[in-house]
Amino acid sequence: MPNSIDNKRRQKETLYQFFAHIGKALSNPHRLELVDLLTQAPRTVEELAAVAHMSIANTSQHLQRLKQARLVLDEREGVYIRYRLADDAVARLWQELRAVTEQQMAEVRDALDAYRDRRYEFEQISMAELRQRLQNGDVVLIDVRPEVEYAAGHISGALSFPLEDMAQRLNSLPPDLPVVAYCRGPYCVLADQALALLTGRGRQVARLEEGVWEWQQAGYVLSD
Amino acid sequence: MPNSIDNKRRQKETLYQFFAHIGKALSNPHRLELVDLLTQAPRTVEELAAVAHMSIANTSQHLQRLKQARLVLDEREGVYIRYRLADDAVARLWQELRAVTEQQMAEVRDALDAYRDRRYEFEQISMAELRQRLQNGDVVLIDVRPEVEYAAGHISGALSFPLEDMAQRLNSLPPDLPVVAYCRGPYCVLADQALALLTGRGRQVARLEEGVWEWQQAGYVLSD
DNA sequence: TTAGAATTCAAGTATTCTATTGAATAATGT
DNA sequence: ACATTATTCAATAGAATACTTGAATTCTAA
Repeated sequence: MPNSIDNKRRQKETLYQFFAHIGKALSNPHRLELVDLLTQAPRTVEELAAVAHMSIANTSQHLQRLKQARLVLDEREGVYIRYRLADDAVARLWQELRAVTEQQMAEVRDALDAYRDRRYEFEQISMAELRQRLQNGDVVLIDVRPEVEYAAGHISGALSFPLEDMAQRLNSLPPDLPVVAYCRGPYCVLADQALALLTGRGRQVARLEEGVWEWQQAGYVLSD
Repeated sequence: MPNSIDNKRRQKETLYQFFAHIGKALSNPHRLELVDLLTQAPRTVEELAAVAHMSIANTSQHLQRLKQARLVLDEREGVYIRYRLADDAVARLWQELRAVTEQQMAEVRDALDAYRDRRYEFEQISMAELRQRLQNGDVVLIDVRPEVEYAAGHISGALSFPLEDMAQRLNSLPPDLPVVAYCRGPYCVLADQALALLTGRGRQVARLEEGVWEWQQAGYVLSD
């Protein structure tokens, strides 16, 4: 009965279409940037549009797409609608996608070096070492992401120093101690910019390449 | 200097385009089926086309696409060209994609139940229990995938009983013992079909839902 | 009822995709 | 060198999708 065989084929096709559907949702740079931002903190459409430099209508469209693929959830909050990642599995998927991309394509390095052009000016510090030095108290750790993201969860012991208003608050940084800065992770320039500012003032600095999510994945402690 | 800001934006866009590029490579059902097949064993274009029921030209096109995204590698082998997954990270990515899809979309269950319609007729056995019973020697484990895949690596202790020529070889199965069958993993019908054949002969049977890759991920032993 | 947030709609453009051809390439065996 | 085989390339056609924008609409809170 060739019919039942055709039928089986169709069913298999159907199954694979679901997987492809998620693949499609991940096939647009803007959507990936949205996913990345949502990895840091839940946000409203307005906020996402602002941070990602997109029109609100466009942002909404892309969010709809992600929502349809069940990668994000939305929740009404008064007059706003706040989006969040549907699940930690989505963050893992995004992380695997980055890992594969980075490993497979040397061009990514180049693109990253272009984007984070001061990357190699700063010493890097590992998560393990940072944790050690935090315990010793011989280092200041600052989170330079916007306050929303800090509020949604940050490395335990980190101070919030959003890049945006860092210039005005430089004096409130504990003096003398070396400063470690972190932001969203390896694809984020905020910490680089903060460190540039600080070295200009003669501070000793280092960057933690990882972000909050990686910190938590590694089994270290967060606060919120 | 607004120019340098525009520039940064462009660079960020470039970066995210690389990720999106991999996403695109994963956005077509046929390509995903190819990836899935390559998870089991390296294969030539011809073989892949046959198993996936696609034209050779088309299969080649899709493989080019995957190759361009560096998800697969090709290697000339005499007159054939054999494709393989570029890296185990690709298998992990594929596995995360399936995990998210399955978790996020209830429809996948339905599609799977339609495709594997005899799924619930057979008892399932966990990897841990199977390993135990293999050690006790009170069960026969058969690998019902095509021989190429068995040759590329199989669960240690499994006998090769490709579904295709199973009917003729039924007698060479050790009698009396219960039979456990496995194939490519949870999205593969081969084992179900084999078990249907065996219960028809009055054998006691069970299915291992996982495939070789999952077995190995779990830290168990393979042979090749 | 009004204002603000978010979504939907319509529209247009652009792009991309798949599947197909037939020719070209590369390795093999004679 | 030649014929053979497997695969890729180039070119195409047509369909289908995708992205973005601005205007209209829905929904909520006050």
